[in-house]
Amino acid sequence: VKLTKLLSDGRQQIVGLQFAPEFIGKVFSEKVPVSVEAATDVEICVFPKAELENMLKQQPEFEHRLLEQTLVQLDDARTWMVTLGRKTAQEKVASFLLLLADHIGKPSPAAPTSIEFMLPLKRADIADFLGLTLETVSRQMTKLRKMGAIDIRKNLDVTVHDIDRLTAISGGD
Amino acid sequence: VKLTKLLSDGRQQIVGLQFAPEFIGKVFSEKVPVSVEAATDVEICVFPKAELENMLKQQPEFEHRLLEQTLVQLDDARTWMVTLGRKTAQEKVASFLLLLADHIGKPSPAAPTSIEFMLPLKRADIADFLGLTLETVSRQMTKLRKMGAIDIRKNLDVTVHDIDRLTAISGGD
DNA sequence: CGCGCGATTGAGTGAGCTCAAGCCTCGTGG
DNA sequence: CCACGAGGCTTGAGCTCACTCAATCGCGCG
Repeated sequence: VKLTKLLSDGRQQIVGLQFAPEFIGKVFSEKVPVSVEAATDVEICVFPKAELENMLKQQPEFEHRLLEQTLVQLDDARTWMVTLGRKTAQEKVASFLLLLADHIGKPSPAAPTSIEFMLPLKRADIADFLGLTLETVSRQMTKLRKMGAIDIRKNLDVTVHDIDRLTAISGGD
Repeated sequence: VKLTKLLSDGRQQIVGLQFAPEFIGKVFSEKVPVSVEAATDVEICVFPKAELENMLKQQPEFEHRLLEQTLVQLDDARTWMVTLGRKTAQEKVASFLLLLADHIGKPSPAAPTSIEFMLPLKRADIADFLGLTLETVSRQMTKLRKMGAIDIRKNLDVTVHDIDRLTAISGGD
């Protein structure tokens, strides 16, 4: 699920990605300051807002869990700020691929050290996530492919051959 | 107070600014993944971690407040991600000045519509906050000055003459 | 087959970076 | 009281990385 914000002139930035089974939405406030859009097919559990907030009040345990998730999201956001503000195009793309490998990557059936996953976003979305243009994303992807760091089939099926190599390219954390 | 993250090769990004009287630190986890540095003279209240976490467990009220502050920080972080990823140098600097005007600005004694404040950060820090170089920050500042949008005295005493004008320059939200 | 969407690739441009010089302000010491 | 030096800021010149504009390709689908 993509969380995006957009400027009045149409420029757009994806400010977060959420993967199952996280909580989406915001308690204790009317407006969510982002647009939420599914990137792939999703299954969603909907809770009535009033009821949910009641449950939170009665069961501190719930609120605690929610706080912890929010703290994780805050860390993620701040980590990504470094990527947006200080990394080169190549490092940004590598960081993005690592993020995906981390969340939805599975070991390749063929080679045990390789990690595979499907890109849930098209080039334009990746660009909005990385603060780049789609052309630059495309160029960096092919560059990584020619360097032998990754493999892409049918534009969306990615294999990372060497996570450490890609981490090095991504400019560390 | 500056919250900064840095890359292994020395590149640096300020991922948040906190103003009095906010809570700094992180509960329920050993490591804070950022460096914290005061930008101006500060007065800090320190709480023993264990005690604080106990209090949180016993008084859901506290945890609730903390959750709300964390949600605000998350919103701020995401808003800033748009600035980092999608705005031009000029817009970034304008956005930064608006942020300060919002948090530490006071109406000017002379002109009621103007807002004044002292820059708590030097150029290099502003650059790290905006994902720019200090030279670019400097150039944009002078450009804004020559456009008549702001006034700077002694390199750190800023007057914003017209908030709406600066907001327009900042590229909206 | 032809259309449309998405991705790739190329050529040229420009915003912001790098490197370097010069300036201002303030604190220090002769 | 002034000279000096250091830290921070500004300004300039040239360059580079990523953007813009545009053509082409590839694939899936009607």
